[in-house]
Amino acid sequence: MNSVKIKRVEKVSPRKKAVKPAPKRAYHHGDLREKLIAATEALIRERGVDGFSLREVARRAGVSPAAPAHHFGDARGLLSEVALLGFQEFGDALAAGDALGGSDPAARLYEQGKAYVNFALKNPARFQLMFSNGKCDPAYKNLDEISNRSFRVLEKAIRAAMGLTGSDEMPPDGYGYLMAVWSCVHGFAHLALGGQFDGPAQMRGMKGEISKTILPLMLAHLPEPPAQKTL
Amino acid sequence: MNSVKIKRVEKVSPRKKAVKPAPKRAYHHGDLREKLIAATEALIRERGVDGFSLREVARRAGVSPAAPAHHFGDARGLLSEVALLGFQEFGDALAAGDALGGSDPAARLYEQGKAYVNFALKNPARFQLMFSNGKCDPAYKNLDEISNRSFRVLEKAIRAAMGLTGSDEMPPDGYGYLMAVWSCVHGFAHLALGGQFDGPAQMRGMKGEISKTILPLMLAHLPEPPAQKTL
DNA sequence: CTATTTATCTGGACAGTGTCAAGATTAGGT
DNA sequence: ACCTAATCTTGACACTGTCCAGATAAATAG
Repeated sequence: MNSVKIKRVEKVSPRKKAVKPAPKRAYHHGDLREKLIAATEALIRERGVDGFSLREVARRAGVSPAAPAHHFGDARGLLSEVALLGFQEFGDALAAGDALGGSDPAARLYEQGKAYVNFALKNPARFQLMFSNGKCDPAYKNLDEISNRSFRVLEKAIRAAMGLTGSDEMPPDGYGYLMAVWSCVHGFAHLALGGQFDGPAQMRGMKGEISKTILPLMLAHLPEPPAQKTL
Repeated sequence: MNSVKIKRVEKVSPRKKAVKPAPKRAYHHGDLREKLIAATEALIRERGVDGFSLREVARRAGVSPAAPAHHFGDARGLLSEVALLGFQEFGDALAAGDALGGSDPAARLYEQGKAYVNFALKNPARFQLMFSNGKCDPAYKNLDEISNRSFRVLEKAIRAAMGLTGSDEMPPDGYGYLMAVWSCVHGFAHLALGGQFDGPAQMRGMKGEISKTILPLMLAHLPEPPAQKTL
């Protein structure tokens, strides 16, 4: 049925036919796959994740409604691919932030947090798609692997912050702290995108200032391994 | 195929209709509104928020697809009402947690956080609906007011934690801290519901243990006004 | 260079969706 | 008892995602 051929064929335009760059729009037009992805990203940017429609995407790509099925299995397949690409950029953004932090573990986490929120605020639809339930197929191609890559960037910085070297096991407290930091950053992004911070006027001005208020507040008690065993 | 006509052969209603609790199934059956709400809650619990369908709800209530429109305007109206009721329970749960904390501000926030996450984990679909974008009409009846009620429960505890009395203005730092706490708790709930903590085995065991790890971690530096201006 | 296989894409169909307008039915107030 | 307003049905319309049989083009043989 929908056996989506996941053939790993590298047919990514090494060369192009010298002629005919334009007018023939009949049947195969070569870059449908990319065009569909671009159309999807544009569509959800305009109308939100729920405003997505396979047919509308096909329409924008100038193609029949059944065409996308040959590239991605079904609608969820297309959305999963878009999410995957999102996670790719997302992971890169986190890694770039991490690099900005230099050798100071706290700074690394700080910059990663900034990058996390910035990505979400600048790509609302994509971010919501990436962390949505049900819209993507969790078993899609290497979605799981790519999204885990982002996670590992954070994990690595946490490990550094806790003074762990290469191969020691992460202690439970470490994961607890990881979850705390992740939760806070992610929650901020999610609430901000949901317009939940638009009520009190004093909050509104703070949305762009996460770097100056929330993050330091979170990271204030970071560097030392949280082994205080409070309560 | 399965166009199962839900014919109501129950036309036994004989003569006397004096008693009100006697349910007759023809046309007006009195409690359609409540039945639609209940059906919606059950449906999204079973199939997730995206699995919602107005027609399916109508079907379950034994009523025509156009019937709900007379009670709630459209599909979003029904979902908004369900979200509103969710926020009602939610606010109560937060308030109950707050009360559990007694007179200790830190304990109040701690219990509220526990209540927040517990509500989300026990009512995943409802929680996701409440904090979804686009599924509800933000201008619905008093949705805004009710949801703000929950917010005010948190705000009050934050104020207490910062030693503010009745009518003083909340300082910007206060809102910053409120957002931090809210973000962390909310983010945890959202990530947990998204299955994001199901990767590393050491995390999985922690989902139920937020009360023992994450929350204290967040609240460790709570009581004093966060004016340290770090970094 | 021709023939055949394989990858793409179309067109039409089907079941499902939300919503609207017109009409049937009933409840309630005067 | 009438009349009005609320409630619900019926049928329609424009959508949606997905499947199927075929058309078309490109790739790969032979």
